[in-house]
Amino acid sequence: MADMAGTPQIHYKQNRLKQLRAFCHAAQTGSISEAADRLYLSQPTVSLQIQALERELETVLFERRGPKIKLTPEGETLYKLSQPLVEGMDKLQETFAASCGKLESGELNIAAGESTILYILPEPIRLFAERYPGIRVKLHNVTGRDGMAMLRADETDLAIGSMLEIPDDVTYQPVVNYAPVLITPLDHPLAKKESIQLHDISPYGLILPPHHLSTWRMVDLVFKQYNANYNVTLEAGGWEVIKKYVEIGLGISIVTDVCLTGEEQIATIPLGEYFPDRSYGIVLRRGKFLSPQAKRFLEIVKEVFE
DNA sequence: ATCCCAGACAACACGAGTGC
DNA sequence: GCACTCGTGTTGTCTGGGAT
Repeated sequence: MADMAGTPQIHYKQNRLKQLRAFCHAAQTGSISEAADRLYLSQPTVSLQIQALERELETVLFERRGPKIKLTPEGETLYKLSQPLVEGMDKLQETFAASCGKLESGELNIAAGESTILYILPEPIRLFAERYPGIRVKLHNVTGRDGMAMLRADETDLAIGSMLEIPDDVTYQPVVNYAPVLITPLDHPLAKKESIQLHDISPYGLILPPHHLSTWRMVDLVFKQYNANYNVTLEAGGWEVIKKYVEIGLGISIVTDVCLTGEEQIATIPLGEYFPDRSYGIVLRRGKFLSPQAKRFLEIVKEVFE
């Protein structure tokens, strides 16, 4: 058969997809053994697949140092190129069904923090479940850091939440903004004041979410910026808990109005002058192959908050 | 010209053993 | 504990020859 001029011959027998799949899983897990477990293959098989890939591409994809492997810069490049291809192939059946207008099965994984799950997601999830009843939705209740780890390891289709700093390997699309609010018990001295300065808050004990979460960082940053002191007397997980404790007079707190229903027995004082609005949005890994389910869900999220 | 079948061969998978 | 090498069995693909 006449060879196409200048076109390198492609040997159909080479199973490039298997090699790339093994490579991508090894890159994600940082271990050939773990990649083999995920793929239901033996460790030598995955090792050989990667070696074959390295041989054919005439490069080294992993630094093998003792028990751990790490992507080389060339490996990073190949991972960025191949990951969407592998995922696209592995989800071909679902994508094909979706393209034919059928979106009856499959799974949608969403990572989000508790506040997002409680206040942002209920309506989008309700609509999604109504329109696509056959798709199983898995909500992963995680902190921001764990959500990022899940995104990077491809354990979730997308994450939704509030981001202060955006790493290079993800994209963040804000979809909704909420205003910062000081909440106090109804009979609190601050509840009666016309206007509040940051210094007015200093004498009172604050109830804040745990130290490692972004709210605390934000509060710390703003108080430092205005040279004001603050005093945290209680650390509590979750806005519902915080509201309850403010209600019974254990302290005051700074929240965003996303968590306020109007039913609470507390006073609310806007703090927009000092604290920025808090945006909630969609977090995706760059280059991620978006499943049809994820695409539909994002459409619904945008529809709800438009 | 097309289809079917059998033999040859390449690629792949695995377990066992070895080395770091 | 993890990755690599080696030996071996299995699977998939190609090819050539015979039948239709």
